[in-house]
Amino acid sequence: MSNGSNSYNNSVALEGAISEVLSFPLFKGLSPDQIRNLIGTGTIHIQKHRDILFHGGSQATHFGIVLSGAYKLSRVTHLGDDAVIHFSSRGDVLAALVMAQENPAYPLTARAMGPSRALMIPRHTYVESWLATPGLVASIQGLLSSRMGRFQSQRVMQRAPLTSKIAALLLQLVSKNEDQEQMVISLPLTRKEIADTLGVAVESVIRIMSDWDKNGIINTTDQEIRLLQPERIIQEMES
Amino acid sequence: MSNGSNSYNNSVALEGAISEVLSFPLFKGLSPDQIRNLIGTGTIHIQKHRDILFHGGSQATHFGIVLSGAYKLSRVTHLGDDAVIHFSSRGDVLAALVMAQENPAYPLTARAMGPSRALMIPRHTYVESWLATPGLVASIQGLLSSRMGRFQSQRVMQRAPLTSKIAALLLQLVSKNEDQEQMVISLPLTRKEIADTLGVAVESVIRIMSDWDKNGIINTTDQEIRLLQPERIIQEMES
DNA sequence: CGCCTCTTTGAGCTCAATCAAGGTGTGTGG
DNA sequence: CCACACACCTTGATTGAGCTCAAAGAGGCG
Repeated sequence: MSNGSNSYNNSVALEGAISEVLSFPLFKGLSPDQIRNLIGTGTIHIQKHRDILFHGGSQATHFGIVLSGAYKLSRVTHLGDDAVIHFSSRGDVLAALVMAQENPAYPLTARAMGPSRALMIPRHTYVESWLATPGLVASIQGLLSSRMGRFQSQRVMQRAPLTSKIAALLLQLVSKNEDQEQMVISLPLTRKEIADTLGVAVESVIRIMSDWDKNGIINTTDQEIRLLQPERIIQEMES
Repeated sequence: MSNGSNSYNNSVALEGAISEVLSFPLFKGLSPDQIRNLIGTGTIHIQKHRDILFHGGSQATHFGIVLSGAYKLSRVTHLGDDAVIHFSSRGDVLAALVMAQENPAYPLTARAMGPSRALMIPRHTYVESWLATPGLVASIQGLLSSRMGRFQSQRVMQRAPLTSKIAALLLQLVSKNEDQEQMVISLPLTRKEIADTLGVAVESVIRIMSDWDKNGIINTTDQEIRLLQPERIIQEMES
């Protein structure tokens, strides 16, 4: 798949992966045996911050399931900076859509954000087994549907002031969280990445978020962003 | 589905639809009998300019296939203007992704651009028959994949000057064309719709496109946009 | 004939981009 | 262990692309 990544193809580790994966909503309604068949040919990739899982443009031989950590999916613009398309975390599928094509290439580059693990499964397994399992296809389409929905809400915000866009993005990211109570985005998310996601300049993002930080509306560390006063963020979004 | 739309549920018309639909890439590799089963319970909607096929937020009881004409998929922003997400033309599927969900709502509003016809098929047909036909699922994922790709290229252009964005959009739209030779976008596409697609002000689009029009780089009528000097458009995109 | 949507042009203004310059933390290799 | 590179963060000053507002014309439709 990629250059500097540690790949294990170890049956013990893989057994571990199966037990991890059992609880994913993706596989809801499937028996452990079915799941074993669906991921049996996969390999586990253990990566550290900024490691590349696959490179946009290269031949798409595998698709992936995020086991832990997170991946940033991005493309390079003609100016050389990144355009971030999506953040994938635990339970998300990667590059599934292109698997159905004849001789696919990865449309995006996937890069680990902090230490992350992904299960990479060869394309033929997708074509032969995944596509033939209606419940699974429905789950994948559900994931894609929510990803599409997120795209669309961002498009709707395009005319809004930058403050609203950032607020909307933060709220979108917390809503992906598993524990809905906590207003926390548990991603090592830099201001630059936020800027690249929104397609704006870093400085502009910094000016707004550092201000929020100072005013105790949010709290940012290297590991997470905590919304201390979500009401104010919602207010900012709507203004 | 919707208020002011003429709906026919006429078996003769439907037979006609089947013959129309046979040639769609979507159904490649399926027998006429299979196709008949897959769309048998559908109804044909004949619509005129600006008619609504389905309304964003309402219950998604059917999904659609565009038979002729085109549909604009959009959402309303908090300011009241439209954000256009996609243009669907002949052979495209509508609202397929949400069908896999439990109790789905249409995420977008679909509005006819010029006289258009769509085949609307009930959700249960999707869940029971479409999802269980691997080749068909692969085709749908292929369509979605190219739609996603288009999204992503737009995201990549976000930091570019407006001139480049418009150029890129025009080139994207010609590339959907069936006859690749002709540099023509055969959609009744207004400047306002282009602005709503890019999330910018109408006036800005007008200033740029009218200039191109005057300089013979493009030629716009109510029915189509013709790229007279595609090289110049490509140049504009890259600048 | 009046309503509605789209197009056009001009003038002024503003938000965010750009440029510049310095600060911090982490990893890397000599 | 130090020095250097690299990536990110910060702040200020300046500028300009595109927005807003305004006002008017042109076609299409009921």
